[in-house]
Amino acid sequence: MGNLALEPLDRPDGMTTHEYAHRRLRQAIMVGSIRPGESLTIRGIAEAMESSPTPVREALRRLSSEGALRVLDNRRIMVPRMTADRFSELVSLRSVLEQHAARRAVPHITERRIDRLEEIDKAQDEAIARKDNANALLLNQEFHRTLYTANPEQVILPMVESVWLQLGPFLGIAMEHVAQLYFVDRHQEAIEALRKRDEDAVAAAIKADISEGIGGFERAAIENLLRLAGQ
Amino acid sequence: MGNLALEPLDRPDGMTTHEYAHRRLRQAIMVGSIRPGESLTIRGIAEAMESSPTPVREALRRLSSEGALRVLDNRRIMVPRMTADRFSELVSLRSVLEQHAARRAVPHITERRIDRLEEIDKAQDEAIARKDNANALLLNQEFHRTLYTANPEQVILPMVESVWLQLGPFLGIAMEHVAQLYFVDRHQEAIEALRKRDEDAVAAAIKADISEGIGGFERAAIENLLRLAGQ
DNA sequence: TAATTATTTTTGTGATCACATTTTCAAAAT
DNA sequence: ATTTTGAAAATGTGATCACAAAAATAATTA
Repeated sequence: MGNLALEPLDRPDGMTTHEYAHRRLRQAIMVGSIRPGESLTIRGIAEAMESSPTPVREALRRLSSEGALRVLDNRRIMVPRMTADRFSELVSLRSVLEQHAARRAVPHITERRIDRLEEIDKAQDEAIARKDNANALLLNQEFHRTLYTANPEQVILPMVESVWLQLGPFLGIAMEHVAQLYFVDRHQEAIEALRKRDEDAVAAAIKADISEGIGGFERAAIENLLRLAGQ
Repeated sequence: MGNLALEPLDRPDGMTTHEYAHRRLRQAIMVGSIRPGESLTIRGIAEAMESSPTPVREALRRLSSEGALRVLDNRRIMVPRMTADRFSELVSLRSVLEQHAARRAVPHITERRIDRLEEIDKAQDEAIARKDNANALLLNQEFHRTLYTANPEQVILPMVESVWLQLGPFLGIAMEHVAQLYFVDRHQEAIEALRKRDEDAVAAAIKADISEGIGGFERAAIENLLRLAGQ
C-alpha cells in the first residue's frame, strides 16, 4: 500500500495541511486518477504526503460532504462507483444547476469579464487542437466558473463543483479508454448571448454545451465503458 | 464562550463522536439557534459536548463544506451573516433544485409512498393548528425529503439540504421576531399531481409551495427583520 | 483440498500535547 | 480621553499515542 498517485501540488505558504490535503485529493479525484472502488486509507494518504492522520481526516470529511467520497459502514472510504443511472442523474442535475447559475450571472456580467471568457475559450480551443485533453478539461471548467462567479453572491458554485467532482472519475475512465475526447464548444454562442444580456439564450447555450458534451454519451456507451473499466 | 445552546440529541451507539457533533451542530444551525456572526470555538464546542477538539474539528469541516459555516481568514468559524441578496439567491436556488428533484422522483414514486406523504402532511397541518412552529418546520422538511428520496439514485438531496441549512439561521430570526409563521401548504396539490404521475403539475406545486412559503417574504420585510436582529 | 479458527497486522478513532498565531485586556504614553 | 504598547490568555493546528474494530494472514480442523 501507499503507492498513491498524487502529484504534488504547489503549496502557497500559510496554507494549512488539511487544506493542502483537500486540494490535492480533490484534484486527483476530479481528474479521475483515483480508481472508484479502491479504498483509501488515512495513514496511507498521510504517509504519501508526509503528514499525519489528523489533517488528512479533515480533508476526507470535507470531500465526503462534497460527494466526492463515500464512507462505507465499515468506515472504509472510497471513490463512489459510477453507474449509468447515477451518471444520468448527475448530468441532468448539472444541466439544471448550471443553466440557473448562468441566468443568475447575466445581470452582473461586465464587458471585461466577457472578454476574459473569450480568452479562456481561445485557450481551450488551442488545447483541444493539440489534443491536450487534461488542460482542455481544466479550461472548460474555468470558463464555466468565470461565468458563474460574475454573480457576487455565490451559493450555487460549490454545488456545481460538487457535481463536477462526482463526474470526475467517469471522465478519468473515459479518457483511458477513448483515444480522443470529443469536445463540444457552445461557448461562442454563450458569449454572444452574454453581450446581448439575453438570459434565455445564455441558458440555452449552456444547456446545449452540457447535453452535447458530457451529456452526449449514450447509455449503451456508458455501460460499455464502465464494463471495460471493470466497474 | 462556553454557554452554547446545544440541546443534547440522542446518540445511537456505534455513532462516532464526530458524527454526533455534526448532527448536533447541524440541527442547532438548521433551527436557527446559533446566531449568525457569533464565532464558534472548537474548544468551546468540545467542552459543551464533553469531548475533545479532534472530532469537533471534523464536524466543523463538514459543516463548512455544506455551506452551513464559513471559515474566515483569521480561521475563525461562524454562521454566515444573511443578507437580502443572499436570501433571494438561496430561495431561487431552492426552487430550481427542488422542482428538479421532484420531477426526477415522479417516475419512481409508489402508491405507498404517496400515502406516507399524505400522513406527513396531515401531521404537519396538526402542528400548524396548535401553533407548533418548530415541528411544523420539521414535518415540512420531512414531506419534501420523502418525496425526493423516491428516486433511488440520490445526488440532489444533499444539495437541497445544504440550502435548507443555509436558510436555517434566517428562519430562526423570523421565528423570534414574527409571532406566528405563515404556513403555505401546496402539498395536497403535489399529492394529487403525484397520483396522476404528472411531472409538470408536481413541479408546479413545489414551485408554488416554495415561492408562496419562504419565498413570500418581501425584500423590505427581510431587510427589516435582519435589521431588527442586529445583522 | 476446502473450510474454519486463531493470531497478527492494519486501520479508524479520539484524547492529549506542544507550538504558533491571534485575541483580549491592562498599563503606559500621547 | 484616545491611542499605543506590552503581557497574558485563548485559540487553531497538527503530530503522537492508546484503544477498539476490522482485515489479512497463518494455523488448524474436517
